[in-house]
Amino acid sequence: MADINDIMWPGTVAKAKAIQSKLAQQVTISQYQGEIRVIAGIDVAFPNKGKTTRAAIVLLQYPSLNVIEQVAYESPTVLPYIPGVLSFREGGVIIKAMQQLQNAPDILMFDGQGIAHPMGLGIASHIGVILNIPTIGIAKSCLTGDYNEPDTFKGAISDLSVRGENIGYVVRTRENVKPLFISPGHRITKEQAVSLALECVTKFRLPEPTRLADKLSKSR
DNA sequence: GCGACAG
DNA sequence: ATCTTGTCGC
Repeated sequence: MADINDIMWPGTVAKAKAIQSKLAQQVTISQYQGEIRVIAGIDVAFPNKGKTTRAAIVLLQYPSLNVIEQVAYESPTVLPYIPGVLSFREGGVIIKAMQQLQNAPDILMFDGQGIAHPMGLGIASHIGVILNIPTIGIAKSCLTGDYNEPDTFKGAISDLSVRGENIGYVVRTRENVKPLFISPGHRITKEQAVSLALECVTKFRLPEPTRLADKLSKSR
């Protein structure tokens, strides 16, 4: 079983990858069951020249998208950005922020990858397995995988594949803006991940949960 | 060896 | 991602 310790930096990239491969086996990609009442948007900022790590979580009612709660938690930065092991840099504060919530979200939406990751464990999957909660990865750029640029109209979509297997989608959420790379994190399908993300898009490129969390993480 | 590389 | 002010455009 995964536990909180699996988000702590083990010291080396090699050890981090060992933890990722272990947790990746616990990732479940299946149909999400039941109603969705509350969605959480999560993002992390690094103010004070990167010396501080601040996680922000915004809870929105679904499908109204009304904000019902917001929390921010910060502590000293523990690790620099290293492609592939991002979750060890941001995961700790995210877990702490999650513990501050008064309401329990049904699904978590992350600013980063789900299973569209070299080890199959982007930050959305990593946190999803540790907390055993459904998660979706919504990245602003590609980390790994092959795809064709989707058409320029809003709603245009194309497959994101790894070694020939479709593991997520490249989605245009607004006309003529860079597409988003959406993949399931845990306990949800890639189709549901995209549908839910699109249903949370209003007039901006990012879905409301992630957009508001990004804004909160950078606010002062 | 070379290029790519979430935030 | 962060450091930064005003500014062009829908």
